[in-house]
Amino acid sequence: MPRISATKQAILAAALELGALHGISGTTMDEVAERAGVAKGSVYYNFASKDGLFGELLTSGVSSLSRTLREARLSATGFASIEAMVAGMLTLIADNRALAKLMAAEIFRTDRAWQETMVSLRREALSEIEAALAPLVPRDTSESTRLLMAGGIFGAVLMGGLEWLLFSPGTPAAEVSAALLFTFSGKLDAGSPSAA
Amino acid sequence: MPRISATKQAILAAALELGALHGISGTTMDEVAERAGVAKGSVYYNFASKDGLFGELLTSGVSSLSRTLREARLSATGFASIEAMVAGMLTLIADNRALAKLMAAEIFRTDRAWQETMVSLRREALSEIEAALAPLVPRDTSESTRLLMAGGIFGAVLMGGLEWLLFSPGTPAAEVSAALLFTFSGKLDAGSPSAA
DNA sequence: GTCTATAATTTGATAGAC
DNA sequence: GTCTATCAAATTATAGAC
Repeated sequence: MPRISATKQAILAAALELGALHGISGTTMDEVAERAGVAKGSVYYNFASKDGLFGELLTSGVSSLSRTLREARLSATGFASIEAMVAGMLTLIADNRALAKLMAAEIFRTDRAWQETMVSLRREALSEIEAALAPLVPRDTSESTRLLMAGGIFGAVLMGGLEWLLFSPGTPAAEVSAALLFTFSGKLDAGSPSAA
Repeated sequence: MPRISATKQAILAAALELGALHGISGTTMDEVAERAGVAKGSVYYNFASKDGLFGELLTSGVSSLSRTLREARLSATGFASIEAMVAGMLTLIADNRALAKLMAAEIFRTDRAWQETMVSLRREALSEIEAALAPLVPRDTSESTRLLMAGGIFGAVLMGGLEWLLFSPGTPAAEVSAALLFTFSGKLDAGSPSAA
């Protein structure tokens, strides 16, 4: 594994923050260079193109998401593994909110150079959730339906997590996790708990 | 209410489709004009700027989302009103997938000229879900927690809906709705249904 | 490896004829 | 109201010195 140079790391970090702020198309290579504290020539020395830079950023981000989900899934069984995945994802989002914002904005884009890589990596991440779901849903549920459910859970945590960080960052992580899990607990559909 | 001219409508439609495809920053006014079948001068005759064009598109889109959610909420009580909102949102997404994609990509952007309008309109939409949630959660649940839950439900339907349209468009809408609602039904957390 | 300077294009926006 | 022509600025990418 070749070590990533300090320059390359600074460029990636700058691109991530700016991309989260303005989107990929809205971020310029001049800005990236300036924020990274290097000249633009150095950016192009390290990355072949703007697409190459952001492609690397996003694919490595989705990979780390998959790893997190996989570890969480294997750490428990049954519904507890869903709980672990929600908590793991929220931690990841909180620790790297720029990446979360960037991913939320770009995950459904289908016109990038690295589109196919992203589609397959996203599928990989959703498959982790789907695998945890498989023993919890009726046996005749099709794989595509389970993937739909997985997409829903993923979307819930991502949007809930961003809502949290952007609009009520004071809330403790555990409370956010509990709130999201509450919606999956079925207690919403159990009469009127507020009267209890 | 002034009627919207055919030209203006064509421009809005073109901007919506291109924006869904390439994002707002990735869409050029030249492309918009070409796709709308008018000259660029006509685009600027109808809209003061690119920001004005997309701002109008997004704010009207979020408004119609709020309306749909409100109607769905009032059409039922208890958990059934959540079910109605999920179904209503999915219909909206299916009928206007370009708008759904555009919204998913831009809803967390915080650097636009119309940022404040969007934030308040989004809050309005989430408040509809939050209102339906209020009688279903423990009485001591704070408003910000309920909004977090609302964000989660919103995210689940949006991402699940896009997953549906992009990757398994053959699935009937009712099945998608049922799959997403299943995750909120608590049946995930009820032992191992696959063994039943 | 990093920098400065610059080429080649693209892009938002405007002017003014019709 | 719509078009053509055009400007001024921005933007991706490269060349070549150090």
